[in-house]
Amino acid sequence: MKDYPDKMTREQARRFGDDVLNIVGQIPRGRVTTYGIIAALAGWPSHARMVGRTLRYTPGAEAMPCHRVVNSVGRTAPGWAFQRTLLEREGVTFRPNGHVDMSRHLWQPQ
DNA sequence: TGCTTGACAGAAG
DNA sequence: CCTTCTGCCAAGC
Repeated sequence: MKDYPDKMTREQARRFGDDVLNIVGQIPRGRVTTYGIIAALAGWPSHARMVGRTLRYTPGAEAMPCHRVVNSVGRTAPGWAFQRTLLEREGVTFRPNGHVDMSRHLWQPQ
């Protein structure tokens, strides 16, 4: 029972990238969302990892509030400690274990 | 063509 | 809460 889409075509991958950036741009200040949620909103639920790759390697992603994207348990991106500072600046609180307090800041569109 | 790498997710212990 | 493992899938080599 295949419950995920087939492999992306070049065109679909391009559109996926655009959608990811558009969605990231909609995350409100002081809120965060996850790679999985973004992938699902873009129409490819099983591509959470590709969302991360897009943000990491797409030129121009730095101009987006990509620091508001964390993994499903609120962990910040590996190798980017400054992300925490950026989030704290806009009021995002962290738990003792170093994860974002998701119950308080998780955002998802209607 | 086949194996390895990840800004991931979720379950198990 | 943390570690480990499995599933996932485009990219790199």
